[in-house]
Amino acid sequence: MRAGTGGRAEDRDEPSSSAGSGARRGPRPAGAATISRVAEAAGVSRATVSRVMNGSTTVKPELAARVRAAAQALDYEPSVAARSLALGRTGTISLVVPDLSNPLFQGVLRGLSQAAGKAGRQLLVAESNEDAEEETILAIEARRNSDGLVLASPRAPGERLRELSDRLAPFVLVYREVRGLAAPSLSVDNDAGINELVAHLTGLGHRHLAYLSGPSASSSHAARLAALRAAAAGTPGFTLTELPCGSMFDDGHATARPVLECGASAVVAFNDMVASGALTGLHELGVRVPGDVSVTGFDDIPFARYTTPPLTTVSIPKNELGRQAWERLWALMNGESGGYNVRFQPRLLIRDSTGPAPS
Amino acid sequence: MRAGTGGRAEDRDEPSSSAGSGARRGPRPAGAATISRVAEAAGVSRATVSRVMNGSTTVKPELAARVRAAAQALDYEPSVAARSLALGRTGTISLVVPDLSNPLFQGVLRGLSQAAGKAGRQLLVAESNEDAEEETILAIEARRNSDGLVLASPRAPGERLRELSDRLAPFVLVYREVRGLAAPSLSVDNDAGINELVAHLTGLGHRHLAYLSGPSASSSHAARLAALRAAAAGTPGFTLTELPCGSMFDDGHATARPVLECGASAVVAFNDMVASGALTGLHELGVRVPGDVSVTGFDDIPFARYTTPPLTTVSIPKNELGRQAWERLWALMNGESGGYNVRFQPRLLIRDSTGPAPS
DNA sequence: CTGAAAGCGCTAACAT
DNA sequence: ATGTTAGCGCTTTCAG
Repeated sequence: MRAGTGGRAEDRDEPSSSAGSGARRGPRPAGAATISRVAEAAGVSRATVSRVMNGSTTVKPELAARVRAAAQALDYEPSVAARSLALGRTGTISLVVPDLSNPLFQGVLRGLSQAAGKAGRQLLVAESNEDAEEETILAIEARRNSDGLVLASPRAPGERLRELSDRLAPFVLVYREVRGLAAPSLSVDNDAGINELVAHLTGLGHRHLAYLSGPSASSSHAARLAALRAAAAGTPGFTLTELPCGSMFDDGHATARPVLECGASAVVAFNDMVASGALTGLHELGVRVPGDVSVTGFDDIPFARYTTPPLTTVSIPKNELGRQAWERLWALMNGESGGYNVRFQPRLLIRDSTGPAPS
Repeated sequence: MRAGTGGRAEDRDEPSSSAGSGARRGPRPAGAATISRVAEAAGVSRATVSRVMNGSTTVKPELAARVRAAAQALDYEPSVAARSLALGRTGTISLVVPDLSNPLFQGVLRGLSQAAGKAGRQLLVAESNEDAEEETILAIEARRNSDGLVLASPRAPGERLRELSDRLAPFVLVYREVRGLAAPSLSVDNDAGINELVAHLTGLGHRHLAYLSGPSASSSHAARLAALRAAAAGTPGFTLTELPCGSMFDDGHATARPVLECGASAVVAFNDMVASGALTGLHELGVRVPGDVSVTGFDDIPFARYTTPPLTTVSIPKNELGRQAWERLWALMNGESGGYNVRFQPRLLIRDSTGPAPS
């Protein structure tokens, strides 16, 4: 217990300057001007104000000017909600990704944001935290708040996506293809990428590769692993060691020792983050790259050029995926067909983390 | 000119399977069930349906069940637009950042997205591409589509922000403080960070620092530079060389030679990206780090631990900024005061890119 | 070229 | 506990 006066203004523990300044709720200022008020002020009907605000050319210039003046004077801003309700569309599209910290998804986010922004559309973003069920819930939710959806959903079962197809349309899928899904998909040819990588490595004399596995639920991982196995099976005298790993720097870092112990002369990492982690781990273990072992990544994230040594990796068009996703979605929203699926062909970027197999 | 039959179905150049599947426009399916239809089907009034959908407990369980069944059967999904209009709020908040490829903003995006998501709010994201005027336009636009705004606006003049304050409220500012602005701000104490860095470096015997400047319009750059100058001025025998640089990898990379030529024994980079670029550039020039020159970054981006050598840097709570921004915004949206501004105190992370000054 | 009027689909008093 | 009745603010036929 504390004796004393108490209850002075200062005791309320709030800075006086900002008190009450945030009292506004909702999308519009409390006493915001409505179209009616503007119409009244300008001495015209609401319809006319609406016409002017939407740039209809059929309004007499003089009236239009009066309306604009009134709107200006009243700080009029049309209500987005009312507009959406009347128009039946929101002017917003949405993107759902599993993980915002992954450069892959940051890339499409960026591409999509810019393309949609240029078209005057707002972008809603939701992150599912790699949870397959959450992905679909969020997708539905996001879609309800927008006119169309771009979905990066590496975890959700294809079957589930097919069920939801109606509720999600119009939508486009990125980084993934789902058979029988009535939505266009923009993906990456993992097979081709892996094959280029393998060809590069075998060309350098490597016969024993270690694969640093991605998350088991990831569809990219599945595709890359399958391609690797196929390549291994097709090449006599070729050994493939699969090492459990993950998708983050730390996962790669932690897998350096197993790599060393398995005796592989080259490691194919699930992605660039894993690869750089491995690079660091190997370095700490006194292993020279590419002298003792070669290392490759996948994705070509911005950092890949700045690892030591710079990382040989497979480049995929991350931003471009976002841009094209917008175009597809836009077509769909206009009732056009979604067009053919496209599978981007990755490009092998040979830098300094790969070299001849040690004899 | 080409002779032949022409005009066959295949010539329309569209995959038949997806034709017409994207014909849906707007936020709701074409013939979507409305609350009225559900009410009719369940034999109750719309008010009752509304009550059930919003979890009002004052509905007789039996009726509630009937309503839910009807809703289910009709695939009823409430119209977000209609709800927003009636309620006066959208259930969405927005974030405006200058650059989505910057890890700093990716951090707040992530923190904000998760916090808002947990609270069942949608998140609108807009990127201004580092354009000061665009920043404010986008902010207004984003705010109109949501109930509140988080603004990372390193470029826009403080005066402009003060003018706009009413139209943007409720909003919170991140990575920046603006005097006299009636909005809470969450920022980083650049001064303190620089001072720790300088103390660390001078403790190691460095007397000549090179600063790799950030973008001149950046408020973080301004703060860091000012702190550095103050430190230099306060230390006899201390030299500070300011090298124009930028904020990206390549900028740092390109500044390696000037660094070498200026004769500094330590370089303080505007941020981690610049620092890693410099690291690589220096390495290419045969300069040893930290043997010949020490290098420091700022921000502690995920990659900083994995540069060679691992980067000594100043860590700032990027995700935390996003999380707390949500809390502030939430308070504001509930008519509470915005509370006191907070300035996060960064933490010096000493890794291996700094060492004793060469004698 | 402009105005009147009928919604868009939902919520929230206010009755009952 | 449930139904009735007004709107929320804008767009859009339809007349004139």
